[in-house]
Formats: sequence, C-alpha cells, structure tokens
Amino acid sequence: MPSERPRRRIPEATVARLPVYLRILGEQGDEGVECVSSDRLAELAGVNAAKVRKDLSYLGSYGTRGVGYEVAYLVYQIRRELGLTHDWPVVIVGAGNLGQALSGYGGFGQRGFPVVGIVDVDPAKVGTVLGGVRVRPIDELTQIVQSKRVNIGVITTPPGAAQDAAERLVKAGITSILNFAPVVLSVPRSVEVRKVDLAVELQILSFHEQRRATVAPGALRPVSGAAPRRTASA
Amino acid sequence: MPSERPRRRIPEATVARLPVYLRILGEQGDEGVECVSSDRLAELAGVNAAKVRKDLSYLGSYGTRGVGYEVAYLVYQIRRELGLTHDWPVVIVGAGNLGQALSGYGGFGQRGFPVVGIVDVDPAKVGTVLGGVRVRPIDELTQIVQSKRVNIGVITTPPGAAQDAAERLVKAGITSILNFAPVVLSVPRSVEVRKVDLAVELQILSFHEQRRATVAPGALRPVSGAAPRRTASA
DNA sequence: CCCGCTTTGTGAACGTGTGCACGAGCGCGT
DNA sequence: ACGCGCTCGTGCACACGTTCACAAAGCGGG
Repeated sequence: MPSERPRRRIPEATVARLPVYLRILGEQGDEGVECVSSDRLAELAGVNAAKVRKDLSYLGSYGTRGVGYEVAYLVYQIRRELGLTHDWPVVIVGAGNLGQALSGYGGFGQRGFPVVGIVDVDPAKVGTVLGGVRVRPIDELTQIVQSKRVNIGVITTPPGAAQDAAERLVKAGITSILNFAPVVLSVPRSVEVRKVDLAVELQILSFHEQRRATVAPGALRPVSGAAPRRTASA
Repeated sequence: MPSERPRRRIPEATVARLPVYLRILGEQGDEGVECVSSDRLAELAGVNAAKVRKDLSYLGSYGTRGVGYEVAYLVYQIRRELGLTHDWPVVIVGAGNLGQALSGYGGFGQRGFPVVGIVDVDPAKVGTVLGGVRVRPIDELTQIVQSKRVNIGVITTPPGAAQDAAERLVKAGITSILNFAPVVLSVPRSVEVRKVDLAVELQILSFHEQRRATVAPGALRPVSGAAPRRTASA
C-alpha cells in the first residue's frame, strides 16, 4: 500500500493544470477507458507529455512504466490533492447579471461547489429565487457563512461595491475569494484571492490581434475557406 | 517628439498586467490626478514597484525621473500598445445563462468590445433580445462576422457544443477566441485561444484551503473579529 | 548655478517553469 | 527465464519572470 505522502511542494503552474487533467480523466473514465499514457493525456489536455509526467510525479509515483496511469486511481489521487474529497459550499455576493448566471449554472454544484447562498444589498433583488437559492439581504452573510461552514466567497458586484463585499466576506470568516469585479481587492494576507477579469482577457486578445496586424501587413483577413491543419491548444 | 517605436518584444506576463495599469490610470485620470509614480501605481495595482517600471519600460521611456508618469500620456501609450485605439466588436456563441449575462453586462461595450451579435442553435432562444442585441440563428454567424468585421468570438455554450462552436467561428473568419466552456479546443495554430474556466479557479482555491487545513491543524476557523492588517493583493 | 532630493530605467542575480533526453522499471511473448 | 519494447520518472539546460540595487537624470531651492 503506497501510503506515500507528497513531500514535495507542488508548483502553482502544476496546481493550475491538475483540474484540467482531472476533468479529462473523468471523461475518459465515463467512456470506459481504464488506463491512459502521458502521451494520450497530454494530447487531450493540449500540453507537452513531459509536462504531464512531471506534474503527476509531484503527487507521487502513481504510474506503471511501460503501461501508463490507471484512470480511476489517478482521479482519486488528484481529487485528494486538490482537496476535492468533500464539497466546498460557496456564497455569492451580488445578484446582478453575473451572479444570477453563476447560480443558475448547475455545473458549479456538480463539480463539488454547491451555491448555498446569494446575498445582495438591493432590497428589490432580495427574495427572488435563482437556481434554487433565494437571494437574501447582505446582513445575513455572516450567518450563512457560519451555519453552512463556508470557506469560499464569490464577488459578482459592480466595481464600486467589490471592496466592501470583500471586507464583509472576510469579517464573516471567509478565507478564499473568487473576484469577478475589475478591482484590486485589499484583504488580509491570510486570505487567498483569485481574480477573473473579462475585460483583461479581451484586451490581451486585442493586443495579439493588433500585433498581428502591424507585423504582417496583409491588412484584410484572407477569409480563406475551411480550417487548414489544427493543433491542440489551451 | 518621441516617435520611438517599441523595438522590444513585450513579455506575456507584462501584457497581462497592462490592462490593470490602464484601468487604474483611467480611474486616476477621472479623479483629476495628472501624474503618478511607479510606487503609487504599484500600490494601486497590488504589485511590486520595480515590476511596474520594467513593464512600462517595454513601451519606451515615457516617465520623467524625479517626477513620475504623466497619466494621460501613459494611458494613450498603453492603449496604443494594446490595440485599443479602436473598438473590437465581438460575437457571442451560446445564449444560455452566461451568454445572456455577458451581453447584458454593459461594461463590455464601455471598454471597447461591443457585442454585435449573439447566436444560438436553439430555435427557442432565437429572437429574444439580450442587452439590446437580438439572438440570431447560428447559420447567420458567418454573415455577422463578415459584415461587422468581427475578429473576436466568445464561446458560452455547454461543453459538448464548444468544439463545434469553435469550428464555426474559425470558418467564419474569427482569429481570437475567448472560451468559457470547460473543454480544450482544437483550432488552427493561427487562432489565439484564451480560456476562462470557473471550475478550475474554484479548484485552485480548494487546493489552498485543503493545504491550509493539513499544514496548520487548528482545524476550526478562529472566526476572529475584524480583519487585522491588510495588504494589496492580486 | 550648483546641490541635494526624488524617481526612473536597467543590469544582474535569483527563482520558477518548460522541454529534452535518457536511465529505470514493468509487462509480454517466446 | 530472459530479452525486448514500451512508458514512466527525473536530471539538466534553457527560457521566462521577478526582485534588488544603483547609476542616470530631472526638478526645485537657495
């Protein structure tokens, strides 16, 4: 029995890829595949095979040389490493467009992150039901967080309200925040913040589009027929 | 007149931060601030001051020693570098929860990315109006892309439909894709893809939560009072 | 006009991440 | 039982990104 503990610190870059491997392995498992090689997994994940092996080696030596990785076992190990052996309930602050969409999107709960509460400052929004959860006033945030043992908060407020939302979440006892507002949050060092900024993503795409235009001055898109060769990509 | 051209290749990490600087500079400008130092900008952006200076130095020498950076001029330079001197119209494929939220979210158009079209395969969704744009059948995608000169497509379909959506976008002439579906897209090398995967973000937070729990076995959260000291963070 | 204060711009050191290439180990067929 | 082919695990070199530390350069005051 390999009760080997992952001594090594896992690099952030690897942590960010493990969820991708996990999803793919889950799909393979559903299709009845019992074993995958690093080459196959790399192809499906759109990355280098050596990277896959190195990433997985941080979890321990769970592959079999000459054969590959047993899907079910690997899924179990990755889930354990990511802390997905139990659900992580989340609260959403901000019942605007995005907050509504996220709570309505069932994929959240399916992947182990059930939305157990949505709060908003706007009394007009309180009481409406989104994806099976009733919107509640923001004063009840602390009560929700503590009664449901919530560690993760999601901010989907307008920019101006985001810092206040973060402070309320922290005060309520939250230790991780996923921030959709285009604002740099100021929180205690002990709280982990990740941000998702759609405008930033689009501006990065814009940069590459613009560069393409200036480097190759073939101004007008060729609007050529179908896609030529294709490659796996992020 | 410093008609200096940015000879140097700009690192990806820098490109990803420029939009943040740009937003902050815009806010400062609105508040009447005319000049900022790298220290101040770093504080507002939650990064290291040296990083700010190095990032900005890739654009050219646009600061004044002993003084700082002129806000308006720097805004102009960053916008130019990011290709934001004109609007980039976008099309959205998938009028589900998220697609609706994105088109309803006005901040898109405000930041130079007007949504000029939404398409869906579901006839039931076609015809409804979201954020001022009518949902149209997916067959009209190519026509929209070409008549409106669209370069950027956004995929907000369910996972199973994402690859098809990508292929249709590519065929229509799109060269950049922002993908919200939890799927690795296969596209020609010439097409730039960025992905935003909410489940991945949550799983990364989960990893750190779990690690926290195993390293410091103080199991129960102290639920201490207010936030102690705070630091700028991402 | 010169001096000292401030802040930029950047070389150099360090740390993190990537990819190659190859040894080590496993299974299978004979 | 043995060798052969396959795939994992990893040392190493390289590229990328971050941070430090300091010289160069502008501004203001006397």
